[in-house]
Amino acid sequence: MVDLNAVACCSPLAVRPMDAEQAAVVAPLFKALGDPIRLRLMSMIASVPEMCVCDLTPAFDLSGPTISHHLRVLREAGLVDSERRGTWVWYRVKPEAFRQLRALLDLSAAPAASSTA
Amino acid sequence: MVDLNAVACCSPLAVRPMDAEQAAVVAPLFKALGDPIRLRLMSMIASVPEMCVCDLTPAFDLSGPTISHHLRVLREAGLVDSERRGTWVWYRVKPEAFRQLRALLDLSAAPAASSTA
DNA sequence: ACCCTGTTTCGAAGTCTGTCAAGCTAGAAG
DNA sequence: CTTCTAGCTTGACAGACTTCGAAACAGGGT
Repeated sequence: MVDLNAVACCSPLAVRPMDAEQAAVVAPLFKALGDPIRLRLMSMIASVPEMCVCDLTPAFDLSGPTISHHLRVLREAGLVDSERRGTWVWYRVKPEAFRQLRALLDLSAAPAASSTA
Repeated sequence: MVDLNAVACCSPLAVRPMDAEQAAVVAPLFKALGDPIRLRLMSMIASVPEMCVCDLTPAFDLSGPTISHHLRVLREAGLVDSERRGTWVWYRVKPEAFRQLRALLDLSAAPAASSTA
C-alpha cells in the first residue's frame, strides 16, 4: 500500500531531480497505470462517482479473476478504493494519488519547452 | 514510437471512459515512467535543458548498457529525444507527451472528489 | 441448502531488468 | 590514413516479475 504522505514530498519533475527514495514511492503509481486494461478500468471508475465490478468485468474480453487481479493492482497502488455493499463490490477513485501525479507532471516540461524548438 | 497525435485525441480520464485503442496508445507512456530508474532519469533530464548520458550514468549503480536500455525505453515512448553531438549523446525532454499525460490526469479525480468523502 | 459475486491460489506463457561481450561512431595520436 | 581510445548502443542471455485462466474459496441474499 502506497504512503501518500511520502508522495506529497515530491516536487515537479523539472524543479529538481528526484532521489531514489522518492522515485521508489512514485513509480508504482505510474506502473499501475501503465497497462491498457488498468487504464481503462481507471477511466471507467473515474467517469462516475463509483462503479460496480459487475459493470466493469463485462466491458472486457477477460475472465473475472483477471479483472480482479488488475483491480487489486490499482487498489494496492492507492489509486482506488473498494467497498463491499451486499452482493456487489463498488470501486471509487482516490483523488489524492492523482493530485500527486499531476503535481509531479505540472512543470516537468516547462524548462525544456522554453529552450528548444 | 508513439504517435502523439493519437494521444492528443484523449479526453481526461474522468470525462468519459477511454476506449481500448486510446488506452493502448497512452498506457506505454505511464509504463515507461513506471520504473524508479527511468523516473529518476526523466527527472534529471527534465531539470535542465538537456543532459549528457555521461552525466546520467554515474548517478546510478548500474552498468552503462542498462542505463542505455532505460533511455531507449523513454525514447521509444516518445518522452525524450536524443542527439549525438561529437563524442557525447544528449537527451532532452519532449514536452508534448507530458502535456498529454497532464491533460489526461487533470480532471480525473474531480467528480469522485465532489460526490464522496 | 443453494446460487451469485468477487477474490485468492496456482501454474503456464510471456515480458522486463540487468550483465557481459561485441559493435559502432567520433575525435586524437602517430 | 591507420590506429588508438572514449562514449554509447546493440545482441544474447539468465533470473525475476507479469499476465492470464481454471479451480477453489468466501461473503451475502433467497
